[in-house]
Amino acid sequence: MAATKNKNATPTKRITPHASTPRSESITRPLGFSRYAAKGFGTLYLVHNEGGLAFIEFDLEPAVRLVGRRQEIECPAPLKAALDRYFRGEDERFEDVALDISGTDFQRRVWEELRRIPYGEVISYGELAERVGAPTATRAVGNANSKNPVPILIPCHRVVAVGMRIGGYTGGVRRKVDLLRLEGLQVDGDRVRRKSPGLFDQR
DNA sequence: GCCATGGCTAGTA
DNA sequence: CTACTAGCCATGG
Repeated sequence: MAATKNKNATPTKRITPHASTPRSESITRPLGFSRYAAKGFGTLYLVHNEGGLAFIEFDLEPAVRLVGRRQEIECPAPLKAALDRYFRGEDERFEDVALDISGTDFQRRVWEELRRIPYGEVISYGELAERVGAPTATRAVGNANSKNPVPILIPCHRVVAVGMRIGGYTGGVRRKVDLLRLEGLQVDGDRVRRKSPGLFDQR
């Protein structure tokens, strides 16, 4: 982009170029990072701030960018215990884990709503859009999901495309499938099946 | 049923 | 304004 050639006769002070997305949750000081060996899912990389957990990454590559020069620390015991319960297949909601995440208002609304989806259940992107009060924003909702800084704790894997198709996942669809199976759902091909309430599921 | 394509949509960098 | 999306719907083969 060539420099704009405004020979500034009037020193116009620009007020916030395009800062229409205030981050209301501020990131606090870095604490360090930790590794968590998740049974069946490899190593999770956790990034901790003073305010709480800031990021989770499945893969080393993206984690390296976030970890930077942080020192490795022990995963806080309560978080480790909660993850242990989750990967054991228990209904763990991570309600007592402090998060230090930031996002736009829209993203935070979406993430809040994600946490209300019960363990072992799925909803569609369309349904999620309705729940955040933006029924036609299905695609934007998927976009916000993709920016979820703490997968698993904020269960974006519980959102599927229309017709129970598996949809996307930043950590790879394979992991989304595995997470849903861990929670007791069945997945054949790219179709997810809700837990059948009775012996013979209708529908 | 499957797959591809195009229009539409809303949020973000 | 442009160019991206983890979407959805209708259409056509």
